[in-house]
Amino acid sequence: MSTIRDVARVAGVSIATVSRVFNNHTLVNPETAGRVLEVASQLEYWPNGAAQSLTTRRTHTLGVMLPELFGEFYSEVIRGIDRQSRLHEYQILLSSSHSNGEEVLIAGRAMLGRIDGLIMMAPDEASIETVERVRRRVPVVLLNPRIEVEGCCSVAFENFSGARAAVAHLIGLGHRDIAMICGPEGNVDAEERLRGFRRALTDAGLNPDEAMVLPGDFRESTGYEAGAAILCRRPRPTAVFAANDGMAVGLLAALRAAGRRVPRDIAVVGFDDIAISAYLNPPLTTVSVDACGLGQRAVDLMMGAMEAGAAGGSLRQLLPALLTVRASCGADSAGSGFLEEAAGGAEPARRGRK
Amino acid sequence: MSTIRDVARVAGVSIATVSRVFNNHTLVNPETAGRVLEVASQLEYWPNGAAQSLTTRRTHTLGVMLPELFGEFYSEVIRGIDRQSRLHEYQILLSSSHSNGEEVLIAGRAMLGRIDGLIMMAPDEASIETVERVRRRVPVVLLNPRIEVEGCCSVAFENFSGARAAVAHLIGLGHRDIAMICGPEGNVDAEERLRGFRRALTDAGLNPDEAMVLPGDFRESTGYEAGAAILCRRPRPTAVFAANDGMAVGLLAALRAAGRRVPRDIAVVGFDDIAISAYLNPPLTTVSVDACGLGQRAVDLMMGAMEAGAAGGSLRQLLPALLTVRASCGADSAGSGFLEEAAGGAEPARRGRK
DNA sequence: TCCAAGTATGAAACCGTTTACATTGCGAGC
DNA sequence: GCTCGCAATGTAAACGGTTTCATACTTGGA
Repeated sequence: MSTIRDVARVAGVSIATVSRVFNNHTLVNPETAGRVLEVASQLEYWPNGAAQSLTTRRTHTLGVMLPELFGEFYSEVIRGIDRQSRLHEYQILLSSSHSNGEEVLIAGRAMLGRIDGLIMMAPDEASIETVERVRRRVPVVLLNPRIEVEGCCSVAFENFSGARAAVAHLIGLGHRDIAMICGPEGNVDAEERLRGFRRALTDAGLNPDEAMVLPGDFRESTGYEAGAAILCRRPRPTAVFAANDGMAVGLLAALRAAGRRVPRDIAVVGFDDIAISAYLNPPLTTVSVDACGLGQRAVDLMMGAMEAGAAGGSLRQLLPALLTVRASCGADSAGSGFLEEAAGGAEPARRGRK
Repeated sequence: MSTIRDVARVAGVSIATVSRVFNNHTLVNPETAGRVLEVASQLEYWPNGAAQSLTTRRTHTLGVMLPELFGEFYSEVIRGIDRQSRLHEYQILLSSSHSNGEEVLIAGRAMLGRIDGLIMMAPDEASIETVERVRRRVPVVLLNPRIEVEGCCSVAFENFSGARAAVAHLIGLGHRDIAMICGPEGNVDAEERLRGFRRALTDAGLNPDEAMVLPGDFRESTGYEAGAAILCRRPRPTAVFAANDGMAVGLLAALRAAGRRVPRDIAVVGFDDIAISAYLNPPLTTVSVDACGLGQRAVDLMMGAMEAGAAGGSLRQLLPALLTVRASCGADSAGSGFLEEAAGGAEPARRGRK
């Protein structure tokens, strides 16, 4: 593996000149530059990243910490981050699936000195210490933060208002007994969606019944289980709001297995609008969020924060979470559960994907 | 930001001692070690990663290059890699969505010197140059490689035999006119699955009809479009093999929209067995692959290769792709399309997820 | 009493870059 | 013919660690 010294020796110049050639400094004779490049390619020389980071104090790398990697939502967030950082010629150092604050701290330490900034989704309190620690060295951008941290930018979805709109929609359709399948405990998104659910009920003068709030963990299987539980509840709910689409899929399967028709017997609304939602039977009414866009926006904020240096303010951005009405809530269908618009031959309505 | 020198000065020792304390060398007086750690935590000292990499020539980082990040399959692969590398205390440097060989090369260069090994899914020929180049410096593990590269380990799914088994199953059920929806051009997985499809037909003495091979790109929308096309084909196919589950979902929606029943009118088989497949209506017969396991296995191979150093052989591993029969192919259902086993109250059969 | 072996620590070289500063050579202006 | 300024390049000091080798101090056995 050849170093800058090898190139310098063979090309008959000093290492400073080689460095200048590779960094596009103008004050080098074109002829010399040509020779250096020639030798470099011959020797397959490529600057050592670690050495560069050491002197320049820039790594051209962004740290990304997510609580979990399971499911389409997170993968879309990463996709957005990846795409946008490539644009700015940044690499991404990924770390996820931390079950507790201790692990987050360790992961954070391991990243220190290898990243120019950290994009972090920290749905639980335990991660705050890590955020504070990292923040003293490099800018941090938070995704859907539970608590805003002084000096950190953040991007979040309007989880609360999205959920509230979804449930309000159900109420508008005449539903009064509405159940909810929650996300994992301690997850901010999940909590905000639950809060939106409750608020929509009280807004309408209804009394939130805790027996109507079922546990879940964002996976299909818990949606399925909740479906069985819902059918035993008295009064039996006429509508269900699932905290994400994955659980809605499980729920639909459970209802079908029990011979119930959606939306005729029970209306269903999900959250996230993952790719398949439009293709379900019936097509799922859900709250659309642009997970990929969340990632992109985070990178943009990061670029701004890095530019600003320590003076970087704490910009807060909110991304919309908009209700997308399809058939599963009963609003645009007579209750057959069949794809109305598609019957005409067109593709089902779906949100635009960038 | 404090350095090793700051700690040494405050603790009244040399930098060598501080380094020894942090690297758990035994030959340091416990009392001294305690003082050093005390000072270090006070000063919030943490070793600089770049400097460490420079001297030790180890980065404790694995590069991961994927062609794409879209869809559950890739996200599961990353999840597997992430989990297993955490186990070995490695970080992962992620890069994806390269549209051509040039971009792959650039990404590869950017990683050089920052990684101890590279896990790469290189579905097209253009990436081979990058593989060769990187391989001269650090071990490379290939995922589902098109061509085996001398000196590289690889892990792959039995795409070919999985597809062949799926189609053979359809033939066994009496289907003769079977269509296939392909994956993106240039994608090895897609090509292997197509090859398996053709082989199953010829195995059964059937003549593969090119008009039955429809284009697709692994996304739901192309499955939907293919559905419309299939209904116009003469002879009309009685079964369809989709190269992945996402397209199968789109196909199911298209068939439903056209009033066809699955599996009674048309049987459908997918590939991948993503989380929702068991919960579809009807539950999707598909070929199960453990994408997460693929990632894990790749990391294990990498650890072996790094251990072995330059002497590392070229281990080849094949992971099974097994047919999981559910209702959509008509084999375990009278054709109602309803969830048989779940009607009894149990959760639908699904592959085990680790 | 002396030496060998061991333990704890320090000094300094090195890893591969970037960059501030020094040096050289040369043409222009006086 | 000098000096000045500039272009092109070289020298050497960082950057923040690890590690080899040397050194000082104990300790124990002959």
